[in-house]
This record gives sequence, structure tokens and C-alpha cells, in this order.
Amino acid sequence: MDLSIGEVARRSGLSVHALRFYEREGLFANPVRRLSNGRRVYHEEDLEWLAICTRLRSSGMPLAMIREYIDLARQGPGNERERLEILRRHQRHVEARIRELQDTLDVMSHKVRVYEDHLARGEADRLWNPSHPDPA
Amino acid sequence: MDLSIGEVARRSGLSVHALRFYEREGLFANPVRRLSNGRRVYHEEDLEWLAICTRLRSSGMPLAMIREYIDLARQGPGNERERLEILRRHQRHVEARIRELQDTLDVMSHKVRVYEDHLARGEADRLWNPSHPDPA
DNA sequence: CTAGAACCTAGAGTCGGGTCTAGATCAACA
DNA sequence: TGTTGATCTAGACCCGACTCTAGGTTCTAG
Repeated sequence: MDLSIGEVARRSGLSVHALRFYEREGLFANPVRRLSNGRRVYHEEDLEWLAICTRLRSSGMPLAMIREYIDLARQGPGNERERLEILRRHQRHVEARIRELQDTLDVMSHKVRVYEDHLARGEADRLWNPSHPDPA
Repeated sequence: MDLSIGEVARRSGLSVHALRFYEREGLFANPVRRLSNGRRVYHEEDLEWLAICTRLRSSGMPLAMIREYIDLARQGPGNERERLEILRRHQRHVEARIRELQDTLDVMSHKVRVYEDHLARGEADRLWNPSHPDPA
């Protein structure tokens, strides 16, 4: 079940450009094979890995960290602890990020609520305006 | 209580470069005043606004959106609904982002847990490795 | 046979958000 | 007085992660 780069782009949501770029950056576990005419051939497992990559990326893992991971995986058994450590590092990072966002969200929600009250009463212009006192 | 750019940098955590850059980008509500010798003078309210900016930035609000907001604030009363709408837009964005991160975190945590079990039993090399089946 | 789509490479360009440099001025201290 | 350090401007540069271009080949349908 061979897949062309266009097919993989369509199914992964990445552009063909991005797929070639990822390959140059060494983000594929298995070197991408070529047809005799030079065209790239992908398989289902590449698609699965890309789905994981996309997840990791969208949660803020830099390509360099993904490469670090895949480099270990490529070396085969023996470094599982290290791989796990990379994942845990990112896990902690994401957790911290969620806390940070939640924190900002709380502050914002409070501001918005207070301001809505003020607006409802016809008082206004005091919402996070550095030139004026803060109603919160 | 006048503050120099260096003082503001120290207290805001932004670099002097970034402060000048923010000014060029129109992110200050009140135009930054100058001493007769051309040096910038800041005040406590600038610092307060910068703290807010930093929050918004670190939660992913682009500078362009902050500028949009501050432009409205600068125009004075009458556009409070619009300002509120900007905040709500970002609020929704942050909420969605938190959900996305939480989602990825769940997947990762599951993977990590399963893998730790496998490792503990001496089975290995199956953690998100595109060349091998997945134990999850 | 031919048009158009899909593919190839190398390398340039983009965007956001800064960061840094050069060269000048100015302040403060020993 | 001289040196150190803070500031100024304009503009170049950086980074990550793509995105796009130019110029060329190859596949596919009619």
C-alpha cells in the first residue's frame, strides 16, 4: 500500500512542502524510500507517525525535540529511559503551560465580568486602560 | 516618579530593545514622553500596562491584537463593547487552547504510563516508534 | 501527441517577535 | 579629565517553522 506525497499531504493535513521539509529535518523514523523515478513512497506507518508528530507539534514541542526523540528511536532498543524522559519533559512543559493559561484566563474572566457589570450600569471606559483607574 | 528605560526593563522583565520595539509598534497607550536630552520617561502606569501586555502575550495574544485593543482605548469612551469583544475573542481562544493541550496531555500520559509498565516488566522499544507496533 | 497535474531539487522568501550592531550623545564618578 | 555605562537612532540580523519559486522531469487522460 504505497502512498504518494500528495496522498500523504491530503491525509496528514501537512503540505507537500512541509513533508519534504520534515524529511530534510530528519523527522521520519525510516528514511523515505523512492520509486525508480525518484518519487517518494510513504506507508501507513508514516502517516501514523505524522499524526503523532502533529500532536506533539501542536502542543508546542519544537521540531528539534521531536528529532531528538526519533533519533533515539532509530538507534533501536536500549535507550527507552531517555525516550521516556523526553516525553516526561514535554508532559511537564504542557502541564505548566496549561496552568499558565488557566491563570491568565481567570484574570481575564474576572476583568470581563466586572466590566460587563459596569457597562450594564452605564459606567464605562475603565477596562484595562492604562490611562485610567481599574474597576476590578 | 519618573522611570528610565533601564529601570522599566528591569522591573518589567522586558529588554530595553523590546521596550523600544513595543513603542514603535504602538503598544503604549500614552505616547512615551522624553526628557530634554531625548531620553524616554516612563511612569508606574506604563509598568502596569506592560504587566498586562506581558500576560496577554504569554497567553498567545499577538501584538497586532494588543495594538487593536490599545487603539480603541486611546480613542476614549464609546467603544467599550468592541474592547470587550476583543477580550472575549481571546478568552475563547485560550479556552480552546487549554482543551487542546489537555487532550494531548491525556494521550501522552496514557502512553507514558503504559510504557512505564512495559519497561518495568522488561519489555521495551515500543513507545511511539513508527517502526514498531504500539503497546497502548 | 499533447496539455495539465503531480512530482523533483536547491534555494529564496515570509512572518512574528524580538535581538543586536554601529556610531553618536550624555551622565556620573574618581 | 577621562573612562565607564546608560541612552539614542536606524537599520540589519536571528530563529523557528514553514512556504514558495524557478526550472526541470514524469505521469495520466483525451
